[in-house]
Amino acid sequence: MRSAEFSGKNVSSPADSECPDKTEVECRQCGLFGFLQLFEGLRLDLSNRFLSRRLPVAKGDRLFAADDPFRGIYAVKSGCFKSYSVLEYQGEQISGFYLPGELLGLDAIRAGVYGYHVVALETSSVCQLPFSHIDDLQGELVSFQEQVIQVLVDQVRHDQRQTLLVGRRTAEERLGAFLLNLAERFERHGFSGGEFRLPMLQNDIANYLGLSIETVSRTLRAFREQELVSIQGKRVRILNPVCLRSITQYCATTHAGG
Amino acid sequence: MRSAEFSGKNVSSPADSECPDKTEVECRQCGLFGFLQLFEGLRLDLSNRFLSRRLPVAKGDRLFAADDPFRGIYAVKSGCFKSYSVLEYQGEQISGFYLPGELLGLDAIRAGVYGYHVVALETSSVCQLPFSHIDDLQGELVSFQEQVIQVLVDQVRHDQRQTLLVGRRTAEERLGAFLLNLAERFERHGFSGGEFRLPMLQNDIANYLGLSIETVSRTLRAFREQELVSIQGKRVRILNPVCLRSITQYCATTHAGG
DNA sequence: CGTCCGCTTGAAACCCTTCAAGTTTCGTGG
DNA sequence: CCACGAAACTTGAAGGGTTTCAAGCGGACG
Repeated sequence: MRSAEFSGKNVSSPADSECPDKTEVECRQCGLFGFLQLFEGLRLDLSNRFLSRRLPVAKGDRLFAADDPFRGIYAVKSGCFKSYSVLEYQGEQISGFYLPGELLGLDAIRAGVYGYHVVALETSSVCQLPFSHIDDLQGELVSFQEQVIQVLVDQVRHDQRQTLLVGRRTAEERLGAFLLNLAERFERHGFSGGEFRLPMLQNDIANYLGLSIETVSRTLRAFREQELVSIQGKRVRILNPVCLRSITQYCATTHAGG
Repeated sequence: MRSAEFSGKNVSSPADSECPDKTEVECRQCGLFGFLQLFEGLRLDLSNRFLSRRLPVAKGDRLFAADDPFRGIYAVKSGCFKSYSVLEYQGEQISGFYLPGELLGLDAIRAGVYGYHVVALETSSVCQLPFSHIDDLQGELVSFQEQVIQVLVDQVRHDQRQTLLVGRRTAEERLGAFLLNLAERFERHGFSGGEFRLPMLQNDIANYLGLSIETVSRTLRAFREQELVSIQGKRVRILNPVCLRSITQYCATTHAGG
């Protein structure tokens, strides 16, 4: 991975491969929206003075690294990111994926440094809310902090669900829960949950779920053969969510990125 | 990272062979201490007017249930708790353990209801900070909210580590990381990390880690035979943390209860 | 057009689970 | 204080799911 900041390739052209998906999350369905509303209510024109909109990030570029000084939070506008840590003899261990509309880095707010690496899995864009500029506000704005708390709570709940997800026994349970979780998150931010593009490699999925890539591949094939999902390339369609959910024992309650 | 080599033996009392452990966390090593300090600084005599100290909870008793209305946060004073959800066809799924000094329930602060069940694994006691009484304060006290944020951030970091832990492949990796994690948390709150009492059943450990109880038992025996740990009854001593850590690929960074 | 990378597929080895039974520990009541 | 029973833990053997090793396929990209 090159660690250039926002080297920025093509951002505007949505001609990915075949499907004219909606690729950008709308502002009102983004996790950052609560913050923006807040500032508008205070007649602070932050949206243009402080918020950096739609910064391009090329595939493979790093948004921030572990131990980088905290410089603000990010919202995924389009594309997808993964967060990971580097374990000494084990290489990278992926800890989460971040879809359009989801927030990144808020948990570095008090420590002052980010806790993990984040790179773009595909051509992406983000919006940045630089906290350094509004640190002074922080000290006074109760509602600002309430917003922070809200987001953090959502993240705690999500992370706890993730733990349960990954702790599942069989590959079918893990992968099924993973797909349903993705679907739910896409849907929450205004995209189709029934059909979407898998933004990450099977390699990443395997790493994240603690499985081998071969098992991921075979399990997806099993799902396809049972007509639970249809998969063409990176295009995924959930055909039988009910059955998939019962295999998975998945109960929806997730929030926020991870 | 500073690898804090489990600062050796007993922290205060020299008697160790049986059970006379130090059982209660000291206030200044408790996760609630930040809140208390806060109120003292404001000359609010909350410690006696609002804080309920050392409430006893019998083994098996429930501290709160999922969907109970939020009534405040708890700190474990002594003993141990587990949190769990009930999955439809799978029975209970344990999501975390809480040791003395660790906080419970803060993630219910915005939703207004708790998100999981919590029961005592042994005779325990808790301190309660009833938020209903200080809701009005909340709206004004920036430093109070900063404290809340701090705790939530800690929890996010912890939960993310948990996900990595449980996502590990082999039983050795999971169980090793689990033991090191316990040791680290005991130590953080002023107990011995090198030697402690396992507060939970092997059944609970198995459930939590996604293993069978037989595998837990066998893996512990393997650790014992390799002289990585010594186990007598529920008494655990970490004999070779370095080796255990290398087996486990465990890197310490955890916070908070879970 | 060829190479690289991601994905698929097969077969063998391994680890974990399951089933079953035995042993130890602990709590309760006599 | 001891005895009994239940619960927790241990141990063995068989079966199954996952990993690993190995090879082949196919699309992306220069």
